[in-house]
Amino acid sequence: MARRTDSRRRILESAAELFHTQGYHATGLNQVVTASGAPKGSLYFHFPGGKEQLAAEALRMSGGDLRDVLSQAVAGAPDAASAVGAVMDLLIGLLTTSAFQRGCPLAAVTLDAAADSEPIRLACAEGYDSWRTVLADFFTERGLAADRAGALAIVVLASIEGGLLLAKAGHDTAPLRAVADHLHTTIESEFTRCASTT
Amino acid sequence: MARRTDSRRRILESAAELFHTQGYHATGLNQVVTASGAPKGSLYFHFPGGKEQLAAEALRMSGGDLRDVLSQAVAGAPDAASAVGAVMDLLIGLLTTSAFQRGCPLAAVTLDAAADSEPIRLACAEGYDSWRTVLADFFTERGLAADRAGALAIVVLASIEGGLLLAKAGHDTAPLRAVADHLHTTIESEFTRCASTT
DNA sequence: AACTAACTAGACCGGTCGTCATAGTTGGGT
DNA sequence: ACCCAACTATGACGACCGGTCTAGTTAGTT
Repeated sequence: MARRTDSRRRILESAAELFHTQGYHATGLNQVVTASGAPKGSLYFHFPGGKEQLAAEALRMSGGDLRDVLSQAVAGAPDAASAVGAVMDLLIGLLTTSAFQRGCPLAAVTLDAAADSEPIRLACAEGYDSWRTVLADFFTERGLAADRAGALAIVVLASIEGGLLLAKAGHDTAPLRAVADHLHTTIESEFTRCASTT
Repeated sequence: MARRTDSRRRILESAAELFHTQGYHATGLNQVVTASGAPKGSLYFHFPGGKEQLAAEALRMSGGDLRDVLSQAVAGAPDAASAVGAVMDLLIGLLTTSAFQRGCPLAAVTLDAAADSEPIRLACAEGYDSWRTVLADFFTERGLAADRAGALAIVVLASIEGGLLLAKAGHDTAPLRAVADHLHTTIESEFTRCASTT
C-alpha cells in the first residue's frame, strides 16, 4: 500500500540533525518526535528497531548527503589543493553559521555510541569510508599514484575531523584555518613531486 | 580539617574514565557511584554543582594527566619527528589495548556536552590548549620559529584527534598509522627547511 | 461491506538526577 | 574527662523523563 504520510522522512531528518549536533545519548526520542512534528507512535512503526535503527538510518543519510556535497565541491575544482580548500571553506561556514554546533555529522555519535552498538558503529565507519573514497578517487584521477592518494585522503580527512573538534571546543576557527593552510601546502608538494617523477 | 575518606578522589577517577570512554550524556551518575564504590550521597557532598561540576573537574584532571604524559614522552626524544612518533605509538597502544575504547579523553564530552554547558566546554578547551602548548613549546625549543611551531602544533594535534576518531569508528589503527607517517615527514621537512634558513 | 495495510495515542516500567534528614567524626573549650 | 559545635559523610526518597510497546483508529483495496 502506498505511503500515506511523510512522517518517516521528517523523523529521519530531525533525528539526523539532532544526532549531528548532540550525539546519540543526548538526543531523546521525544525530542525527535517534537522536532519533526510527527506523532510519537509512528516512531516504532517506521523504525521497529527503536532508537538504534533510527540512528543507524539517520547516520547513513547524513553520511550520504555529505558524500554528495563533497564530491560535488571537489568535482569542479581546478586542482587538488583548491578542491580541499573549497571543502574547508564550506565546513568553516557550516560551523560558524551554526554557532559551532554543526561539525562532522557522525563524530559525536561515533564517540558516544560506537562502543555500545555495532550497527551504529558500522554506519559511521561506512560514512567516513565513503568520504575517504571520494577524496582518494579524486586524487588518483588527478594523477596521484593509488597508494599515495589513499594515504593522503586519510590524512586530509583526519586533520579536518580533528580541526572541527578543536574548533568546536575553542569556539574558534583558527584550528581549521591552520589545517587548511597545512593541507594546501602538503597537497601542492605531493602533486609537484608526482609530476616531476612522471 | 583533614579529609576522612578518599571518596572524592575515587569518584573523580571513575568519572574521568567513564566520561573518557562514553561521553557526558551516556554516563550516568549511578554508574559513576557504582564504579567508584563511593556512596551516592558523597557525590553531592563533594560536588555540589552536580554532574556538570563533576564533569568539569574530571576533564581538568584528564587533561592535566595527558599533558604530563605528553611532555614527558616528548622531553626525552632525540628529535621532533621521533617525539611525535613516540606519542603516536603511545596512543595507538592505548586504543588497541582498550579494544578501541580509549581515544582522546576529552573528545567524546566535547562533542556531546560542549554545546549544553559552558563550564564543560571551557574545561575541554583548556585541555586541548595545554597539549597544544606543550607541543608548540617543544618545537620552539628545538629551533623552530614561534609562529611556525604554533601552526605545526595545531596541525599535529588536529590530525591525531581525527586519526583517533577514524580509528575508533573503523576498529582499525590504519588511520593513526597514516597520520603518524605523514606527521613524520612533515616535521622532518619543516625542521630541515628551518635549519637551512638559519 | 469486508478486509488489510498504514498509521497513531497514550500507558508503562525502569532509570535519571538531585534533595534531604540523619548519622558519624573531629578537635577545641571548660 | 567531658561535651558541644562544626565539619564530613551517607543512603533512602521523589519528581521526572527515557525508550518501548500494545491496543486502537484511519484510509485505501477488492
